[in-house]
Amino acid sequence: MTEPRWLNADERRAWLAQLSINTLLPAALDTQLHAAGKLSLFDYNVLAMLSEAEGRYLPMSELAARTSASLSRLSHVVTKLQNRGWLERRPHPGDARVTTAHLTDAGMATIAGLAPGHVEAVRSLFLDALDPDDVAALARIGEKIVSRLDTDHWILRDNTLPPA
Amino acid sequence: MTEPRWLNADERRAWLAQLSINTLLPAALDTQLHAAGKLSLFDYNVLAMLSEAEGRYLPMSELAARTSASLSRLSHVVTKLQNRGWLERRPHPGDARVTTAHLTDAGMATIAGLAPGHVEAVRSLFLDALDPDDVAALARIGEKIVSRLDTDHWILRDNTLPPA
DNA sequence: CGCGCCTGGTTGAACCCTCAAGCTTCGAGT
DNA sequence: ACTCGAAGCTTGAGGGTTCAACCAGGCGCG
Repeated sequence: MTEPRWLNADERRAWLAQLSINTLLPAALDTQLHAAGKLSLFDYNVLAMLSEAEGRYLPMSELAARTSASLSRLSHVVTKLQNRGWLERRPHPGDARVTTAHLTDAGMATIAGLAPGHVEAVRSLFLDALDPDDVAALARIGEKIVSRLDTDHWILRDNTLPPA
Repeated sequence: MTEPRWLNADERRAWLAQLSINTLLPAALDTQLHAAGKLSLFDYNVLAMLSEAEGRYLPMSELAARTSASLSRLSHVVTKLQNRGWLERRPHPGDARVTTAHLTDAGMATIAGLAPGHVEAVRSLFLDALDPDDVAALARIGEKIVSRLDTDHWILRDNTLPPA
């Protein structure tokens, strides 16, 4: 049983900052979104991912991957958003196990209305703290961390076609 | 009403990575801590902050600040941890409005037992993804973001004495 | 001193997430 | 065709978080 390696000064600073950001940033964005439209940051992201998808629909599993959520969590949330008329569930024609979530026109209108305020909040709470070099460094470092947390995370997918 | 400035490529990468880290990292650490001792990352941090405090106690408000939590959230959690015998509430002698949370010996033993595994998890999920320059950059950038989210955040306090 | 406001903290209800269990369908193997 | 295991998804219960309301003690000020 070896002695654990405790954190050095930089490691501790980086870790404590990450912990604080993790608590404060979603809380602030949740507050803004809740005031603007009674939805959470996670709800918003579900709608946003669908709005950017081809045909404005995605299988539940793919939507779960793109929001870093469990299928269970997503299922509950989709039910809620469905009750508000912002999306629908449909069976997938090719595979009867698959359910797809479709953004409705009302859902599209909702997110289109919310987006400017949300982007403004992301800027003012997060990006405006940084100069362009910081943003580039953070993108690079952030993706390293993501790849350690989930090797196959969707944001790491390259969009080139696989070799023939 | 001006057109919102949408995110450029680096901004989008940085933001999406931050979002994913925000979801995946606490989830992974919660899993490890829950397996090791049926507590959450937040519970752990409450105990950790107390264990590092002088006298192993802090006023509720100060503890809330050091865990980036609302007083309400903290109050519920302290009740839970108190029921497990890991800490106690006591009135503050100087100001009857103040409650202090004290780490018990049992609480100290708990966190001492958990710490090596937790630190190891933080390393393997987070720090080990990065080289020392990355860690230093992340510490610097992270503190910039924290200061924008909360100007008076405790991790930004300098420990030098105020001018006479 | 007495009024009002602020600070520190608690509580209960509503809401959200997690976890485990379970259902249906697909696909591989025989 | 049949079986079995895995994939995709849903559900309900239990526990955690948030929000608004509330209480009590301190502080300033006339």
